[in-house]
Amino acid sequence: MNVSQLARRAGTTADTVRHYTELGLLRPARNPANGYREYGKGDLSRLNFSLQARSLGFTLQDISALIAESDAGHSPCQHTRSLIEQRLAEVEARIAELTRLSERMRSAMLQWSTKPDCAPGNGTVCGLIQSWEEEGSHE
Amino acid sequence: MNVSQLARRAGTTADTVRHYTELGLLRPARNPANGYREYGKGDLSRLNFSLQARSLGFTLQDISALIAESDAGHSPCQHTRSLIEQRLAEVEARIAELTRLSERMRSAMLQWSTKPDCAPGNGTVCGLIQSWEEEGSHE
DNA sequence: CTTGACCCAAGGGTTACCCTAGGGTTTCAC
DNA sequence: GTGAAACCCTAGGGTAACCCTTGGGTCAAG
Repeated sequence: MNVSQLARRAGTTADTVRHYTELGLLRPARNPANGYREYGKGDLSRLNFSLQARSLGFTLQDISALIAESDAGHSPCQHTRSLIEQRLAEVEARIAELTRLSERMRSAMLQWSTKPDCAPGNGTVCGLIQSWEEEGSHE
Repeated sequence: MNVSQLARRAGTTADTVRHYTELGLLRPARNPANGYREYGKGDLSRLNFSLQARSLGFTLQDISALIAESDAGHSPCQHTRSLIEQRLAEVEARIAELTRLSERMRSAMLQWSTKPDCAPGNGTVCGLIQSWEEEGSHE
């Protein structure tokens, strides 16, 4: 299989296949005649694994480590369990952060809805943004 | 004011000040003697504006556009109102995406909690990840 | 024999910085 | 007046996971 054939079988793009190959997640042979990458069954399996793992929030580095462990003859499952806990904590932290941001944005929009546009030219850029104060920031 | 003094007054880092300067958000004069950047009051005001806007979810490109509008003698407020709506929509889309991800992760962890670690060496990388199926994916 | 679909490598682009290297400058103490 | 600390400069690489372009080479069909 070459790049595009592998990509089609796994439901992804040729660019992604090349990217994963550069990172070492896939190890094609090379056709000596033309330099084309030649993938085998093991590559299809690793690619499917990688895409599944990505959809579960693992990073490509995580995936690389898990493949390396498996290649070394160890079961990666324990590592998998601990990594997903870490990644879940990170995702939840990110959600919390974005949720706080969206609340600040809504609060600003509400405050601004009763204010007129500022006039340009004084020492300020946008009166709306500069006049905004976080509610409860002055406890 | 030089880089660090401006950064301290605005509560940010010298690196950020240099970065914003390269993007054109700040326009220091140069000390001809040594090439140091020399910032004035207008820069402090623009920097405070920029940091405030960033904390409200505007991108540096947005901020650049708003400053340009203000410099051109137009009130940027109308643009500000429409940009924050866009950015809020994006933030909420991202939250929704991450929420779906976190649910997939939790669901996988739950499934895995009753499964043993896989043995290494067969054609698979990690049996946990490869055996995972999204609930409801087979409607 | 050409057209179109494919392949290659190398590099830049995305976001908003952070960090390093390899310099020059200023300022303070001694 | 000199040595060190603390500052300044530019140019570049790094972050995550690709996407896209450039400038080529290859291959099957008509």
